[in-house]
Amino acid sequence: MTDTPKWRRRKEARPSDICTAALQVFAEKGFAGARIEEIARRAGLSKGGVYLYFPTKEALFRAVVRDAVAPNIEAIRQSVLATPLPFADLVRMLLPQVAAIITTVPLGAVLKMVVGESRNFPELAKVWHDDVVLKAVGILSGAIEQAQARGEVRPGDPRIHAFSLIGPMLLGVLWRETFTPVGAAEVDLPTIARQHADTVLEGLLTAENKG
Amino acid sequence: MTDTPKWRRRKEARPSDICTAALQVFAEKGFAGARIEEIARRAGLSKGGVYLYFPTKEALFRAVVRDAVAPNIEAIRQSVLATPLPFADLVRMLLPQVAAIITTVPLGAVLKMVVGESRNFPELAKVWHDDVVLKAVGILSGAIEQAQARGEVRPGDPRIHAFSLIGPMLLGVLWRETFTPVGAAEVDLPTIARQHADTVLEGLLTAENKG
Amino acid sequence: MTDTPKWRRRKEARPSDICTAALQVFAEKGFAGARIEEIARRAGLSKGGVYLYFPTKEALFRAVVRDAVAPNIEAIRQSVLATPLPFADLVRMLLPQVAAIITTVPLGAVLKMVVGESRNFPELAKVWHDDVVLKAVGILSGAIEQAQARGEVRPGDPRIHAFSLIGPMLLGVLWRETFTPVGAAEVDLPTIARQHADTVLEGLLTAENKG
Amino acid sequence: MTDTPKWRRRKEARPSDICTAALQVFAEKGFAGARIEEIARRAGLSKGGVYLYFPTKEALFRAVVRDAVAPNIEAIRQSVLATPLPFADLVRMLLPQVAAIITTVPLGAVLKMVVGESRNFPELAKVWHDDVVLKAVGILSGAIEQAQARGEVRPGDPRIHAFSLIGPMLLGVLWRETFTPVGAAEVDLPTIARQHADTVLEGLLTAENKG
DNA sequence: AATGAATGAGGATTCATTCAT
DNA sequence: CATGAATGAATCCTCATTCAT
Repeated sequence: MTDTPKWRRRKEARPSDICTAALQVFAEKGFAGARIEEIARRAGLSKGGVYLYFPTKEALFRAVVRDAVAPNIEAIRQSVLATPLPFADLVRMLLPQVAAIITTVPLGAVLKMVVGESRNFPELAKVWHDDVVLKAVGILSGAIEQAQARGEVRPGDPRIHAFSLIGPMLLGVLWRETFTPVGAAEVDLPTIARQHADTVLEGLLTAENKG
Repeated sequence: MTDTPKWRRRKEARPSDICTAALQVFAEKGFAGARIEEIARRAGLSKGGVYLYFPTKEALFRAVVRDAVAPNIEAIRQSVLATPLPFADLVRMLLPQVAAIITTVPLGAVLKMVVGESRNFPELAKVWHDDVVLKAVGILSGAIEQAQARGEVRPGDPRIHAFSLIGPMLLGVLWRETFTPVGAAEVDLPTIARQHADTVLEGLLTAENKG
Repeated sequence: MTDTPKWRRRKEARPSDICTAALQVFAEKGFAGARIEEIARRAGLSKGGVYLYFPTKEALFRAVVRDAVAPNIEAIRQSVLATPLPFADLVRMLLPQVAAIITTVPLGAVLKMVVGESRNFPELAKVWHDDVVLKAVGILSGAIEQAQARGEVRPGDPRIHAFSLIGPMLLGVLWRETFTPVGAAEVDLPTIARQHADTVLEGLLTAENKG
Repeated sequence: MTDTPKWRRRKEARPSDICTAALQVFAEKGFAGARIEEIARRAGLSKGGVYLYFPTKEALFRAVVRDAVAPNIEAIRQSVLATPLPFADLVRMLLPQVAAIITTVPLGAVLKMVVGESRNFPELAKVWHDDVVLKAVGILSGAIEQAQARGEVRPGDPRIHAFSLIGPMLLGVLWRETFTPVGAAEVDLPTIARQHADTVLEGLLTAENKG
């Protein structure tokens, strides 16, 4: 068996260890508030050690945010493969999946960072916009457009429809990141996903109350 | 003529001038990234002058965020006075009003600050949660509950229904704050408000596609 | 009657009011630690007002210290007029008088200032040395020398004899300024003066124990 | 050879190097007037380096003063071991020893600091009072009391007798610290010690002039 | 003569980054 | 590779001093 010794595996995992630690600290403190030393401590090496893998704090920040991009693009792409489904089924599958991803991956934290530091790091906002948001919205509104063409979905700007679908999920994430730690009620993302899918598909009004 | 000397008129307006400038800079740079000197310059006085009105940078930050709270609570309360309307009418009135408020007041900027610095200033997150968010959500879900009791609105957790109503507006705001400056398509909040109101009330699906 | 209105008397008394306040604050905080604003407050005028009478903080400090010199030289000169007395009587009169002066005038405070800031304000140390200390020591050792010539006082360096006379009084003052405020036992300067006069004149040893 | 790297040897000596430099600067400039940068320069490192060993300027000041306490308590205790001697011998041994200690250790400088900053750092005055002054005075007046019981020493408050013994030494120290640098005559502490011991033991008056 | 708002140089402190070991 | 002592630029904050009123 090619059995890699622990310390070697460690060495190879270092950049990723550092990124993981950095994500935590950046998410907690913001870019400027994060201390390299704390990142180093959480990653299990010395302050100087971080600089063996990342030339500057900014570079580390960029790496953290960019690294969070790639896997999520993939996740989205996966979901898109299911597109041939009826639109309702797609939504009822997609929203819980988004909830699951967000619950697993610290996507909320990254989102907070991108939003919070967008003025200081516009390129990161751009990367996220171009690689994540635009793609996600594009896929969604594409699916919506097709569904509209098939007569499944009511008319209206597909992009805004996409907002209607995604917005509440986003609100749930930010709520969890921001308000739950200071005593707000817990929010259960999967529950939100399910109920919101129903709501947005069928409408809030009861049949007898519709125009 | 009751002629007030120039510098005296200045003095009274100073705290508010400084808050306005500080809001801009904090929103652009985050708390730690903001330089007191830049706030001072934009407010039209010297570095030291800021300290005549606010004892520390933190105190200034708190003042900025808190000051953004009061007027908005009022705005929300106003909207609530219209509650006796049918739920659909309420929503079709409320969402555009939210859009209008957000477009006028730099609420997006404050929101970004509260979210971004929630770990560093939990008390601000708490104030916002207690005084703004909880109140807004409470009012909304209250109205929803009543509408459910009247049979106007479908069953389901009223708080999640509130998320369904508000989430897309929030997404619009953050989009505008974060992605539009880096080249993303403009979003028109009033348009979103209108279309989303329709969507969430009636549902995305066409009549013949509903369960 | 030349009756000066109160506010006019005030005006003329201002410099002295300020010096009195400044002495307190300088004595409490040291030169660098003293705030002009606090001196102004205690003197009953505004910060800017101090600058109508003293061009800089240093000038004020110098004034405070110099002002404390003149009257004390006088006091010493007065005591010297009694020189024709036998030495023992002189000492038994002088030490309690020193105690009285020190207890009345805040000489301890000034002394602390001169000692503490002697490196920062060498000229003040020099003024004090030349005008106060040297004179006082000169007068004392002069008297001692004469008494030695008359065979009243034992041989030995007259200046050191002067130290023997004055040192314990000084220790009493510094003790009162420094240690009493932090819980040390009170010291009673007049009592010290009396007992030390006896001691230094007659010696600590009993007759049968002397060489 | 056990060869310690240069910078490691440095590291261990640093706190003490810094304290030594700080003592000089504090003694010269007072607490507020002392510049961390100058202390650093004299200790041979950079401004920031000081903060690797002391968290604040105040902490450094406290360390400097406290560090001066411990060794002196020891010195005092040593002197006490000689107590069984006749009182006259004890004094004739003690005063020169005090002179020697003061001449060697920068005790005068520390004393100046404690006195000058006693209002700003009352706890340091307290530490000095409790650990140094009280102990020293206690030992001395204890010895005096015993000597009085043996009939060696004349009656009188033993604490004031202690002042009579020590005061002139203190005056000598302050003189040297304060006035010698501005042109005053040098004082020789050992000489003062010797002559004052004689004076205080035997009295200033000649036999035929005593009561 | 007096006020007190305003200034800005100065100094303590922090922390990203470097580099000798 | 890794460490952690050291650096020094950057920033908050203070306060002596000025000056319009």
